[in-house]
Amino acid sequence: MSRLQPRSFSSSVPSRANELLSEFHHHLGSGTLWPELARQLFDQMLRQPVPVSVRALNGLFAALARAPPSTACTNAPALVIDLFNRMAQAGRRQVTAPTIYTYSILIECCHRACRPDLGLAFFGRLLQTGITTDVITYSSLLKCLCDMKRTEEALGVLLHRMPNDLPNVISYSVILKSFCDSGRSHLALDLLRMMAEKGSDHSPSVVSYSVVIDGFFKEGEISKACDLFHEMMQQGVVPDVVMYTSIINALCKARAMDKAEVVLRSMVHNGVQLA
DNA sequence: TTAGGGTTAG
Repeated sequence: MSRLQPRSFSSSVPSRANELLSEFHHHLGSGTLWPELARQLFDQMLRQPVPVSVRALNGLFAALARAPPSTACTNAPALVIDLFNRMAQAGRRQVTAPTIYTYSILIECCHRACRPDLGLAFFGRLLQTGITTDVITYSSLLKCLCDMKRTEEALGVLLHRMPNDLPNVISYSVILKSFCDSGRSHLALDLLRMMAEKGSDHSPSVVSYSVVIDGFFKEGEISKACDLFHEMMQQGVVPDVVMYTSIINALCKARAMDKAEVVLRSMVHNGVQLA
């Protein structure tokens, strides 16, 4: 027998924890992952002497975070929160240690499961661990604050609490959307102006403009929306298919068919970037 | 491996 054989044999045999992980994914994919089954498989996974890699664990959580509601599992993001708590309660037993990715997925799940309060609590716990935060985790935190109608506070976090240079155009768009969703598109416009002044990484993107333009339309501020659209193009930001769809739809609803036709023709004439 | 915008039919 080759001396290499035992080694290659052992590395080719999946650990019991990995087998359970595969089973988990299988049930998720075939729509048979009832929460009780998920908890059983996960608890069994935690009891294995060889834990799964943190990357595999994050992959599992990320898949659950994205899972649409099904008969078996109506709220997969809530299940992620549950499973994370079980892992945390496993105490000193050797289990997979969470990383910034784990926390990022977890806090996003709090937002999706309509438990923004838990998102804030988990973020506090993340800070205590000493793990370095990143801009993506902050985006989910900002969403949780906005869910709780604390948009101004979220803006304060973005402007004053986030480490220097961490905020980017996506962080801002979370706040822009929240102002618009609460009927305060004028505040979103102020913020958009601030972004433009800051420049570089913070310069408004087609998404930033799209959020505020759509906000104005939804508030019935047709001319403000159109003005901003023209201003955007003067700035050299190119509209994409999402923005055209939003504008044409809004103009039609506002019975401004002539304007809608102008926008449609310019879209056809100039070509359109797919989002 | 973790994040932002729109619409659609029947």
